[in-house]
Amino acid sequence: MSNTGPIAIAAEKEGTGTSSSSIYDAIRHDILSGALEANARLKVSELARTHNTSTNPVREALQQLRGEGLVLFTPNQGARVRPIDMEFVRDVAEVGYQLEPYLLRFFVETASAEDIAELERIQSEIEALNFSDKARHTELNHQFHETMYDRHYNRVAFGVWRQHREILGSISTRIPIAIGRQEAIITEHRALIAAIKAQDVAAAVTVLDQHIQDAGRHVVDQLRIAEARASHRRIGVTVRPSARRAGMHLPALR
Amino acid sequence: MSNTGPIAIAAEKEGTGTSSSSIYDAIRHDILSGALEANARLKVSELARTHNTSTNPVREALQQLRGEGLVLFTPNQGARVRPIDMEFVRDVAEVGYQLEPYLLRFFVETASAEDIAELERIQSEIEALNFSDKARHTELNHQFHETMYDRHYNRVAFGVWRQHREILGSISTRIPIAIGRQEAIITEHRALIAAIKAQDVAAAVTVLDQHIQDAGRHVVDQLRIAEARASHRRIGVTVRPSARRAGMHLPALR
DNA sequence: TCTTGAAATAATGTACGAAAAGTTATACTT
DNA sequence: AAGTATAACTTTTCGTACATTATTTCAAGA
Repeated sequence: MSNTGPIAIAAEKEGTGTSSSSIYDAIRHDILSGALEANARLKVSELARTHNTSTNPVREALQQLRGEGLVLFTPNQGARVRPIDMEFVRDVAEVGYQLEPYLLRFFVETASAEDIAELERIQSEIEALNFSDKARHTELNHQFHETMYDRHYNRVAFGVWRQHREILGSISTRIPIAIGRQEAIITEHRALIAAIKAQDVAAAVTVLDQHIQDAGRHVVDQLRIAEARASHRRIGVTVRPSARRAGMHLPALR
Repeated sequence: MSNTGPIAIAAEKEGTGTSSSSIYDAIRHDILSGALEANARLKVSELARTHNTSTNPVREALQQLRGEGLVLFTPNQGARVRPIDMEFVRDVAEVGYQLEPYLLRFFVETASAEDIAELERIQSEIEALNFSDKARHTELNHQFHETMYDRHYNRVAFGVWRQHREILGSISTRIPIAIGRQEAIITEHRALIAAIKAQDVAAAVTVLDQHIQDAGRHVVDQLRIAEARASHRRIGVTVRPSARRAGMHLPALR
C-alpha cells in the first residue's frame, strides 16, 4: 500500500541537550526554509559530514522527521524531502480552517485584558512594519495567531495547528504578498480584535473564517503563479523520476 | 521549554520492506494495544533482544514514533510510552469533532451507489455481530467511518483523522460499551446512511455531530470510571516519579 | 538500441566505546 | 544507632566505526 503523509500533531520546542536533537532542528529548518528543495535526496553520510557528526544521529533525526511527515522514505533508497506542493498546501490549509474557529472560540470566551493587550501590541507592530520585511511579518503574523491559541486547553489541537502553521509559514516567506492582501490582513486583524473585545464569539469566528480562507486562497494563487512560471522555464530539481512521480501527487509516506 | 505531544498528521500503511519498519509496527502495535503500559520505559537493548535485532533499528523506530507523538524522549534517559490519559483522549476526540463533518460533507456530495452499498454491508455486519466481539466491533466501526473518509481528496485531513482514530480505537477495545450506547450506535449509523442516501448534507452532519460527541463522551466517562477504580485500588505502573509527573498532565514531548 | 553484468554508491544492520544517569553500598555526622 | 551524604558500581543512552546488502550507474556486447 502507499501511504499519505503524517504530520505530527504538534509540539512545543525543547532544550536540545543531545546532539541528534540539534541536527534534527537543522534539517527541519532547512526543509521548511526551502534550503533543501522538494524531493531532494537526504543522504545520511552527506548530512553527517556537513553537520560534523556521524551517521547515527542523522538517521535518527530523519526517522523523527519521517514520523512528522516532513521526510519520505523508500525502502533501500533512503529519505527525501517531502514536496510541499499546491495540493499539500491546500490540504494543510483546509485542516486549519476546521481547527482555528474551534481554537479561537475558547480564546474569545476566556481572554484576559492582558491577552488582548498583547494582541494589540503585536498588531501595532505588524502595522508599523507595513510588510517591509516579509520574514518578520510572517513571524509576527504567526505570533498574532499563536497568542490566541496557545491558551487553549487542547494541546493536541494546538499542536496540529502549530505544525501546519509552520509548513504554511515556510512557503509564505517565499511568495510575494499582494497589495490588496496586505490591506485586507490589517483590516481583518482589527476586526478580529474588535470582536474579541466585544466578547462576540460569532462575529470573531466569522471574521476569522474570512481571514484564513483569504490567506489560504492567496497562498494557493501565488503558488499557482510560481508553478506556472517554473514549468514554463522548464527548470526542475534534479530528481529521480520515481521520486518525482511519487512526490507530485501526494506521495507515499513512511 | 517543555513541549506538547505531536501526533503525526496521518499515514496510510506501507509494505514493510526493511526490518526497521516491522519493528516500528511491532512497537507501535504494542503501545496502541496496551501491551506496553503508559509511561513504560522503552529500553533499546531490551527491545532489540526481544525482537531479535540490533539496537539501531530499534532506535530509529523509536525516533519515528517520537515524531508521531506516541513516544516521549528525555535526553540521556531514553524513551517511554506516551500515556494516553483522559485529557489526551478528550483532546484527540475534539480534534476529531472538527474534522469529521468536513470529511463527511465531501462524501455525501460524491458518494457512489457502490460506496453506499459498502457502507450498508459494514453496518449489517456490525448489527449481526451485535457487540459480541469488542475488538471486531471496533474494527468494523473504524471501517464504517474510513469508508466515508478515505475517498476524500484531502489526504492530510484524512491522515490526521486516521491517526487519531487509531489512538481512540486502541483504548475503546479496552473499555466496556454500555448497553444504551450500543443501541445508539446502531440507530445513529442507520440515520447517517439514510441522510447520505437522501444527499442531505445538513442532516448527515447533524447526525454525525451527535454520533461522535456521544462516542467521545462515552469513552471519557468509561475512562473516568476506570481511573477512579485504579486510584482506589492503588495499583500503579512502576514508573519513575519524574515520568509520572510529566505524563499525567500532558507531558513534555520530543 | 536494448540487454547484461560488474563496479560504485548508499542504505541497512551489527558491534563497540564513551559519557551520563541511576543504583547500591559504605562511611560519616548528629 | 539512624539517617544522610558520598563514592563505587551498574545500567543505559548516545556517538563512532565497520560489515553487509541492495540499488544505481555505466560500459561492453549482442
